[in-house]
Amino acid sequence: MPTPLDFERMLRESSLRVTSPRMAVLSAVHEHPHADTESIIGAVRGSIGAVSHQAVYDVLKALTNAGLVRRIQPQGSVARYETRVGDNHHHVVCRSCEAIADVDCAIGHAPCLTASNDRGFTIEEAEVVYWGLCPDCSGADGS
Amino acid sequence: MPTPLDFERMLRESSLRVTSPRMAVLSAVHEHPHADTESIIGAVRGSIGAVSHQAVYDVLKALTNAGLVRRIQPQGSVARYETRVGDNHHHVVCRSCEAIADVDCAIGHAPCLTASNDRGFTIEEAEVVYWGLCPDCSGADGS
DNA sequence: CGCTTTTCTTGAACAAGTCAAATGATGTGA
DNA sequence: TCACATCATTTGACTTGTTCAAGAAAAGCG
Repeated sequence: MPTPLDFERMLRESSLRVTSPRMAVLSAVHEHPHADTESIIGAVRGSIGAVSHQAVYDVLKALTNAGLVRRIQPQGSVARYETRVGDNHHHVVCRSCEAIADVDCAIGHAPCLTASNDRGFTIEEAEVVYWGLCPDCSGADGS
Repeated sequence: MPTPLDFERMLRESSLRVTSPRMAVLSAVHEHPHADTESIIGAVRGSIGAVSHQAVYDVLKALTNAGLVRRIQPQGSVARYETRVGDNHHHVVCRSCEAIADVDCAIGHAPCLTASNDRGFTIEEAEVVYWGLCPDCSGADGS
C-alpha cells in the first residue's frame, strides 16, 4: 500500500500540483480498484470533506492524462478507474453483478494480440474484456 | 445484400411483428455497419419518412434482444450497431477518426481466448477491441 | 371484420459528463 | 518570507445519449 508520500511523489513527477483532492482521489482509486466515479466521489468526501463532483472529474481526467490512473468502461457500465498502469492487463466482468477482476496478460506488453487481418490499421493496443459470471453469481445462478 | 423479404423472414423467425420501422432499421443497420443511433435514425427517416427516435431505440433494443443485430460500444463512443452476429468477430477502432472495421477471429467461436487466470470466473466470451490508427489517419498523422 | 396484443408517438425525465466564469490555493522566484 | 503568476477548485447551468410512461395506432389471429 503506497503512502501519502508516494502519492505526492507520483503527482510531482507528473508535474501536477499536490492538492488534497488529488491526494484523496489517488488514494481512493488505489483502495477501490475499478470503482466508478460516484464511489470515488463518496470516498474522497469521506476522507477530506466536501469536494465538488467537478473537481473529482477534473482530477480523474488529469490523472488519466498523466498516466497515473487508467480509465476503463465496459459496455453498459459507467466509467471506472484503476491504478494498475503500465502492465498490459485485462479484465473479466460478471454479466450478473458487474463485478470486475484483473486478468494478467500472457504476453505482458501491448499489443498482446495480433489481428488476423488488420485491414491496413496500425494497431497499437489490444483491449480484452472477458465476459462471464463471477464465482458468487456462478454458484447462485448456474446451478 | 439481403432483400426486404429476408428482413421480413428474420423478423418473423424471431417472433417480432413486421412493421415498416423495423424493416427500415434492419435495412439501415445492414447498409451502414457500425453506425451510431443518430445515423440510423437519419437513414430510417430517409427511407420511410418520419419516425420517432424512440421507435428506433425501441426497435434496436428489440432486434438486439432477438439477436438480429449486435450492439457495440467502444470507449468514448456512443452505441453502435451491426448485423454481423453469430460469428465471433472483433473490431479495430481508429484513435483519431473513430472509424471501426471488422476483424475476424482466429478461432471463430467464443470464447476465442482463454484467460491466464480466470479468478474463479466462468468465462463465456472474450471481447477484443484493437486500438490504433486507420490507414488514412496513419498516413496523415504518422508521417 | 373485430378483438387482443404489440408497437409507435409524444413529451417529459434521467444520469453521466462537460463547459465557463469566478474564486481560491500552490509553487516559485525575489 | 512574501508577492505574484499560474494552476486548481467551486458553483451552477447545460449538453448529450438514453429511458420512462401513457395513450393512439397498427399487426396478427380467429
